[in-house]
Amino acid sequence: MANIQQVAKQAGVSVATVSRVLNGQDSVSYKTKIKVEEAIKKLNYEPSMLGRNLRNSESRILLILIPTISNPFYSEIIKGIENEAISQNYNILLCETDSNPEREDIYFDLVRSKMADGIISMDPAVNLETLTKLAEKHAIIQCSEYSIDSDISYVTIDNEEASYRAVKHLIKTGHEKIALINSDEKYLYARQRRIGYQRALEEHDIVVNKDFIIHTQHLGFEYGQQAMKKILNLKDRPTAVFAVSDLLAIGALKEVNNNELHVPDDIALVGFDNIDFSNMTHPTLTTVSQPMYKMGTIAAKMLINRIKGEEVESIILGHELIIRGST
Amino acid sequence: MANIQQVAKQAGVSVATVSRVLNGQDSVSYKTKIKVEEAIKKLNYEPSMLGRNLRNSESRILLILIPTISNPFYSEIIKGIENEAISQNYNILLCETDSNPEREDIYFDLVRSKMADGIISMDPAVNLETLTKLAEKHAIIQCSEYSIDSDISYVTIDNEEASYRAVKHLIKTGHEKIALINSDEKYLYARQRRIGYQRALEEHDIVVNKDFIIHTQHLGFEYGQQAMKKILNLKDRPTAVFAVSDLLAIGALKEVNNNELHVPDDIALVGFDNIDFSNMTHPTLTTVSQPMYKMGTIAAKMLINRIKGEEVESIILGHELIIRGST
DNA sequence: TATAAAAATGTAATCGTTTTCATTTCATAT
DNA sequence: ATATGAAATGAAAACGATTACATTTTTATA
Repeated sequence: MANIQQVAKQAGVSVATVSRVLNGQDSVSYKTKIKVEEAIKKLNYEPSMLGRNLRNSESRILLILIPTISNPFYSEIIKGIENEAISQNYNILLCETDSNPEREDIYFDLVRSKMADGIISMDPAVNLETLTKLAEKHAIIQCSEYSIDSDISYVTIDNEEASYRAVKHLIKTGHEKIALINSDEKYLYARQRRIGYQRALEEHDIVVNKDFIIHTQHLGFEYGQQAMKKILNLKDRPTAVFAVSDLLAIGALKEVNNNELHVPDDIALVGFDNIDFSNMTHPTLTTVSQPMYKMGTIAAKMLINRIKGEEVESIILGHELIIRGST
Repeated sequence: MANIQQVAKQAGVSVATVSRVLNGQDSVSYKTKIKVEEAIKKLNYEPSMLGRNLRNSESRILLILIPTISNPFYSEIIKGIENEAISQNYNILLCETDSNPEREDIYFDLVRSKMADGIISMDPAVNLETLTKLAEKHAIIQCSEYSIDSDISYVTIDNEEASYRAVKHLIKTGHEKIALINSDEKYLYARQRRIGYQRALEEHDIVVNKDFIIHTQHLGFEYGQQAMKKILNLKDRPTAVFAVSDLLAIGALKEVNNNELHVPDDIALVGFDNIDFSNMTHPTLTTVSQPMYKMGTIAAKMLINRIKGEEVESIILGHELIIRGST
């Protein structure tokens, strides 16, 4: 593979001039520019990113930290990130942590060792202490899940309000016994959504029944199914269920169907995220729509600005309740 | 950020020695090794991948080319790739082409410019000519979708046989009027699956009805739904449908449900891939299971061996028909 | 035509590693 | 004590680009 020296030689100019042509600098005369371009073509030259990156002390790679790629919620955000990244000449390194701290460390090393220029963290299970320390020296943005304590900028939605509205919708449609399938409350979003749930109930003088709140270890069909199993076994069976993720809701729906019960007549169901699949279930799922793609593009924009050294403000995006067949 | 020079100075040795310690070479005496390690700790030194990569002329990055991240089929393969990659100290650059040739070109440049050490291509819509030419100088593996003409190694399943078995299963359960929802036959896998479909029918002396074969532009719920709409409108309505992707099948199922028809009584349905969702529909989906995760790990292994300069053999993995509620 | 200013180009240092080859240090045998 | 070979270390040249600064060439002006 040819290098810049050989191109310079072929064109009869210095490497500096070749570099200038490569980077579109205008202090090169038209004649030499042509000469250089011909040499490039003739030698089939492609500038090495390795050399360029070392010299420029950048990798033009953004590291995306997600718990799992299996949740379509993240896929959609990633799409947004990737499109924005590409348009600004960055690429994305996909990193699934599986909520495994060891993995996390490997990935953090990538930014420490300059293999990546910055991080978009979407992992609720991220080690905040490490992340915060890392953020002192490196560009980091939190997307969707964030932490109040650390002052790392984030883009997210108002989880409490979204949850509040979802539950209020259930109340308005006549339900009083409303269960909550929540994930582990060590995650901020889970706490916020639980608070929204309680606020809606309390506002309508409905007593919050501890037994109606089920926690799952992870997000995933199986967990939703298990949670619904527990709910159906309750003595005083709820007539509606709000799940904090479409994956959980879909698993729950499956369990209802398995028991020959009917959604929404026997049990109404609301999910969260509005993943594509939530519109394919039978019945279709009422859910809270997050602007996932937009969240991705904004996170990428924020990160790239951060990399450039700018200060960036956190952003809270809007959400929308999508009412469908399950309520 | 400290560099190797400063570490050397701090430890009172040469940079060569520091490098040796860094790379675990055994020609360093215990005493100096300790000295160096202390200096590293004290200066909080982290070796720069940029310098290392330039010197070693490698990036330790694998480029993954997928049409879209939205299809869980790919997510599962990616998991396999990533785990294998990590275990061999590689990272993965995720590249969605959206079947857009312009995008593709950007990504190909990444390997030309040494930003990536090799490519795992899963995009059926990839430009084969470019890919083949690229493969002369770079490590490339095809995963799932491949081409017979080019001699780029691949890992895949026997699509024709899998399709044959799926259709045979429908025939055995009493169906004769079997429709096929296929994707664009410009893709090899689509042609192979159509051939398997035909072989099964012909083997049972069932005439292949052209009207029963519907082609979709892409894989996605909407396309499956549309296809099923067409099928339901046929004069001589089929009693069974085989869709070449679970996404299509799930969309098709939705359409059946929308028309107050019943699966499998009115229409039996078979999908392909065995994505997680396929077990969450109502009824659950009979489908062909591909060993996606394994396919990913194998593709990664093959690519890394290829990068090391070895010749690698193509591999055809097994598949399995999962019989569930929809048939 | 001489001169100053502007434009184009070149030289060489630099980014941070790894590694070859040369040199020094150390241990062992005589 | 000395010669010898092995083990440990160091000096310096890569890898392939960018860029500050110096130099040359061109253009404009009097």
